[in-house]
Amino acid sequence: MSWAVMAGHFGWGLIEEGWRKGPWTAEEDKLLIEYVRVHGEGRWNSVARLAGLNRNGKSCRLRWVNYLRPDLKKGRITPHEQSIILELHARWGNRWSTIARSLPGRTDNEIKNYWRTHFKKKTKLSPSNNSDHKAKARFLKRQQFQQQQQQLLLQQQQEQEQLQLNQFDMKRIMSLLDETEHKPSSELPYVPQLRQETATLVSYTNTNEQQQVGLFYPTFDGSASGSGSDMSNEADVLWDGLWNLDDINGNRGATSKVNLHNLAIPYC
DNA sequence: AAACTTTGCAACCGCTCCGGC
DNA sequence: TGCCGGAGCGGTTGCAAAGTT
Repeated sequence: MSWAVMAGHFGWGLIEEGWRKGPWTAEEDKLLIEYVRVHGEGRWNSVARLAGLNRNGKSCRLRWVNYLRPDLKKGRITPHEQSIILELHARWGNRWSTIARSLPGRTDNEIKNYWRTHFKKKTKLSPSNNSDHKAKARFLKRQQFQQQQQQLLLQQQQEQEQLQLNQFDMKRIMSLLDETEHKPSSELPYVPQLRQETATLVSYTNTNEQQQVGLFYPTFDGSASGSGSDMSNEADVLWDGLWNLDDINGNRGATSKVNLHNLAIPYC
């Protein structure tokens, strides 16, 4: 079914306050492309006048940025891109445009949609305190950003030190991961830096007197959880937990097996 | 085969930021 | 210094298509 037909079905394409809304037609796209070719990007509110489009500036900008831009990458998000999205979301939270800048050809809208479709399904905020959460989220985001900036240099130093410490047992951890998940490591999302500083790589002896390697890290209730080569049952639970991410700071889902991977493959 | 659910996507809305005046 | 408009951002909506029961 074409957009034009759909527009007819659902009453889209209606004109509100003089501006057309709803799905774009091929003709409108053509006009917009021609406008940008001649005038370049920006001055979106002039588009209506200069290009003969009955669309407001916001709508034109959105259409161009998310759909018409020639450098856009079409097609599905690749596993590699998914890994980057996960990693950057862990670092930046819902700052989609920031994340999008690290993925050439992908738009913030695309990444946002992808994230919500794939990783947000279990996240639910209680309706009673939803607005409070939003206000807090804004405040926390800014505070977090400022703190991140201040700590960035220090953090990078620490990461380098951590990297050197971790490299000695990287292969062991990777094989451990493969055993417990039966998944190719290339498909695994990883979220470096999250609580990396609190996870502890330990070797221990299991009930069969076999030497094991695992990670232990504190949970939010103060207890400790762990993952090792004889903990495959916990693995699924931990994976499930990853998707219960909290939108407020994007970090609360970090108590997951993903951190195992982080330790093994630091980013950057 | 029908009903239901999930995924993918385009588009809009409201808010914030920022630069010019 | 405050106002205003443009631009950008994140959240949300709603539909089609695909997948599942």
